[in-house]
Amino acid sequence: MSDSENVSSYNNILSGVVKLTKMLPDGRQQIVGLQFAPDFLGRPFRASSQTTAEATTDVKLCSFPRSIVDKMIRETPELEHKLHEQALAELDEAREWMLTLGRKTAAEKVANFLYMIATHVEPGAGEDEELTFDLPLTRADIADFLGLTIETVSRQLTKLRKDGVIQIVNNRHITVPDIERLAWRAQVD
Amino acid sequence: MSDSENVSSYNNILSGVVKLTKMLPDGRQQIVGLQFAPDFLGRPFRASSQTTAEATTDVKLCSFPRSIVDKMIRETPELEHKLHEQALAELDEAREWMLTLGRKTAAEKVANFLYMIATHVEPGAGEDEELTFDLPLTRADIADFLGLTIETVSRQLTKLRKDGVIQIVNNRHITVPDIERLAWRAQVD
DNA sequence: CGGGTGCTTGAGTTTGCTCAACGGGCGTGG
DNA sequence: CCACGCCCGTTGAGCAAACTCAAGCACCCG
Repeated sequence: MSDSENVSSYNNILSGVVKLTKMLPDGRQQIVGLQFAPDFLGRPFRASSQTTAEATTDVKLCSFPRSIVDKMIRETPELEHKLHEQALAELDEAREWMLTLGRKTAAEKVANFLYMIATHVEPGAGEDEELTFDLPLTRADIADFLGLTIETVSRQLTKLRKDGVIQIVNNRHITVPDIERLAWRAQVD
Repeated sequence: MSDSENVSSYNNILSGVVKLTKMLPDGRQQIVGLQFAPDFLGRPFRASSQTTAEATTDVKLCSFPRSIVDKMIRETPELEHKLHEQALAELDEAREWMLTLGRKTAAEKVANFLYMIATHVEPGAGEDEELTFDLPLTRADIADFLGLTIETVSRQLTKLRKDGVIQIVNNRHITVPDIERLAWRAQVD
């Protein structure tokens, strides 16, 4: 499924990446969350206030009707606990991105984004080994994620490439020789 | 208590406002959440990743030791449910602010902030009555909340005043004759 | 071959930042 | 009591980072 929708059911992401976006009346758009496998997708107890979920890559979902899951949550505390944990994790991520959105420069934002994808795709971030991965987002999506324009994203990527921090194989395919240099540019921790 | 701390216990906010901030190594700072009475304050299950809680006004807290609350959560599902609900509410707020931080102009950000405070302080936002309230944050805090500088916040506030959208009595004390005009400037919904 | 999409690059503009000066309120100490 | 320093906020002038607009390239698909 590659469709956009206002999430009205619960879904387990089996593979792929889903973006959560918010939009202003005049079309300005912001991605407010990225969900990877094996996250849950869907808002318990409430309609998700003006947020849209859309796949950015091919996605495999396992979908459950809302009513059933709501009932299950009420009956099994462990399930609620698990969802609670995920909500807290998403909250932490959201707040981390608020720092990025509010206080980092375009260069830092782009480096941050690459760093996040790199560490997410390859969780065992080997100390000094070379990392390689595909971007799950187009330039337009990256811009919407970072609160920038497409052009600025493109320029910053070129700058990182010229500085030797990354290699760009295929527009989508990125190689990071030294993750620490990227982390430095991203101002992480 | 007017102190800054890394929250290591649970607190119930009885009155006042608490800000949650994140900071970069070089001192850049971002407020990632505001908590009003009667919110819970404190991160279940995990140390709050590099987030600091600090009162912005006089605050009355009711504090519980971590161990006891963790035990209570495990025993009473309703308590976990309540905390889960608040986490989801905070997540919605955080994402709403991501849209503001990433995609709105300085003017819209400031209007948005005032609108948020106004509706938060006076939840029964009377249709066409005049609204008046005290800002719980200094200009510096507002800037850190909106990802702007003090100067820009100040300039936007004077602009709103000159345009008759708000009146500024006391630097802290604000009057809003028509909340709808403010909402318009804030690009809300 | 033509059109569409996604990305890059350049030139000029604008928004918000930096730096600096200034003013009011307030507490402290002479 | 006034003088002083400090904090908080405002305002102005100049600058820089990111945006806008425009052109052009590569690739894919009909």
